[in-house]
Amino acid sequence: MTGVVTPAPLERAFFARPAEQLARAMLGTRLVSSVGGDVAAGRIVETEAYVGPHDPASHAAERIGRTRRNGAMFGEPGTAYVYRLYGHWCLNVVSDAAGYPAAVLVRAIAPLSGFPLMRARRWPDREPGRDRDLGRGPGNLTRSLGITGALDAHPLDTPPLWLETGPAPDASRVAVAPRVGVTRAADWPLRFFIRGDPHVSRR
DNA sequence: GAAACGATTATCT
DNA sequence: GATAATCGTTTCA
Repeated sequence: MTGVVTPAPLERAFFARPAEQLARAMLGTRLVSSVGGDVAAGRIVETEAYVGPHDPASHAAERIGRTRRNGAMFGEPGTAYVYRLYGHWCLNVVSDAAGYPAAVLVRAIAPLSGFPLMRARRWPDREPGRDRDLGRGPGNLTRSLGITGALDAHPLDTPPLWLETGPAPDASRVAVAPRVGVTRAADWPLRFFIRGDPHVSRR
């Protein structure tokens, strides 16, 4: 039996490394939510790294420093940084070391379980759309999983939101590209995604 | 207090 | 592809 990975919670040491490395390592892992009591989960297929104070695109860039919003980025690796953007929630996983602001933005997941629940959260006021759109984009996946600012600074080895091991993508399938939507450091290649996966966001 | 600013998304053409 | 809607945080007066 090869290729089968029994899901297990990711340990804190997994997150204690530079964001650029963590962003790549998080591809293929499982993001599980039990928000509201029922479980929904997806496989991470797209991430972006915000690597530290020297990263001008980071919310914790040197010129900004620590603020009310970005405080969670200075916390322990393996905790969540959740913030609001254009009316949507975005989920980051804090990386590196406590006190050093760096994080990985989860941009897309491939839904694995809890489909009815995710559809209901994603399209509460209309007929459900395509399942491929449940986890496509940072604002969409948080909506489908019920992730809100209440989970800011939440440790990601504990309900109602945690990460588990999952099958790593073949190295030849991992693509690297500039980050989406950033205006500063627009050419830094810190976006990682599984090439060809239909759940990866566009631009 | 007021205004500008996004690590976005949906809905057009 | 272009544009409107989105809303808390941040910044400035």
